[in-house]
Amino acid sequence: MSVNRRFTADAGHPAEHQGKGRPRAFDRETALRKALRLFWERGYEPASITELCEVMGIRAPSLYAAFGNKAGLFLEAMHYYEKTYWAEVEARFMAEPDLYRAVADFFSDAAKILLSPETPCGCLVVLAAVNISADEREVIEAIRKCRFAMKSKFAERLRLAIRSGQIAPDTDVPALAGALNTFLEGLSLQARDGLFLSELKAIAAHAVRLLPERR
Amino acid sequence: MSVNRRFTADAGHPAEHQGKGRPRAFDRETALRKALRLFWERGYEPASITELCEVMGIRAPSLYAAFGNKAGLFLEAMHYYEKTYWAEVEARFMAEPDLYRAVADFFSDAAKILLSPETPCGCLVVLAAVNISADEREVIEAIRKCRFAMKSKFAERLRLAIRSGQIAPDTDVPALAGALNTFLEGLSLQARDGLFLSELKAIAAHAVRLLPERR
DNA sequence: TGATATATATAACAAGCATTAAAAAATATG
DNA sequence: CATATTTTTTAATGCTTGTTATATATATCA
Repeated sequence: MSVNRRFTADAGHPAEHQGKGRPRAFDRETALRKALRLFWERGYEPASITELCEVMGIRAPSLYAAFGNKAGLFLEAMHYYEKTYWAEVEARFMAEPDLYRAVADFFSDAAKILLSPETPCGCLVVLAAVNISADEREVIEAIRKCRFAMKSKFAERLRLAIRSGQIAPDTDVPALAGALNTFLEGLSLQARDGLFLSELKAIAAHAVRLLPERR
Repeated sequence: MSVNRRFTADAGHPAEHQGKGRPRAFDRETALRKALRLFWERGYEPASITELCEVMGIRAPSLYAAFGNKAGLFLEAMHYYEKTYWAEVEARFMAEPDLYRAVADFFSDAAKILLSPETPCGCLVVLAAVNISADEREVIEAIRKCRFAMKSKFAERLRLAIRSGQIAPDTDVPALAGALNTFLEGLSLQARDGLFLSELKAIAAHAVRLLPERR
């Protein structure tokens, strides 16, 4: 199943179409946001095309014409998710000069995102494809890359801290980045399990403890 | 959907049946182990009755007669899983007098279980019902209780350590237990993501860092 | 206006899902 | 041997899944 991208790359322009045929009757980005929310709540496979169509307010052929297929819709929703909910927080994490403050702030922000009252609980990238069928290769691989990218960001930030002398040069960067990533992904499961924000924040505050002692 | 338990409580006796009718043609525990393995690999919902029947070597009516329904089969498989793979490790965790050694040993053992070459990756209890449909109440609740029990064990062990003076009495036990649990559940996701055992162990070794400094 | 191009709605597709009704087979007890 | 009881097999149930063929509606371009 490969993603069909015959739609013109509108890239968020106000007048996104202006071709020859009948104009699209729905707003593509609004529909995408609705789809994102359902994928976020249910996960990739349990979110059925039928229910996606309902929340998007369109019929199946419109969905397929605009997004290719279910996998294509999900992947676009996932990129929209990343950009909308994590891009800024990650940027701040990389920019904050003090490693300990960067980690503390990042996990505090993460707890807020994972339990925002306006959105579903937990992280789409961590949770949406946990028990996905093995033949959804495209979706599996894309999500895995996304998770791997987060771990790489942790590693990059740690190497930065080594260069600035905040942690020892012989720090096991892959293992420590892996530990931070493990803790972050674990937080998504906790968020799904119905914890209060106060509880999740108290837990998230332990992330800095994973770092070596300040020197 | 409630679990039908009309089978006699055999409790592992060698001659488990000896009633009046036609004797069962398959070994119940062997079939249960096969079912467990499939639930473990695929998760609760993606493991279909059809495939369960295939790996168990029986037909659907036999499955329903012996285990009630899919939920009943899963719950029994889950209890078998806990008893078989985690009971001992948890017992050692509670028995080891030194908290730091207890946590280090537990997470080292956990890494081994989560990436054992003989079994599927990750923990059944953590992963099997992540994106489960909301109307599977019985399964959802049973699994949640199981996860909650692990967090309670962490809390209990921490209170023990307070009583023996190994950590400060004003330690935030719920938050620290939550953090350990978060890290443990995160390890299951890492195990599923294809890490090597050496990598997972290096990550798991960071769990002790979550504890307050030794006094 | 007529040709072309795109989007829409309706309805269908085959395949898979959990579960069970009915009949046949195998055992124990009277 | 006859009857009661349980398991097994076969086959079907009604429902949901992702996807698409067909026909119709609505726009632009010549």
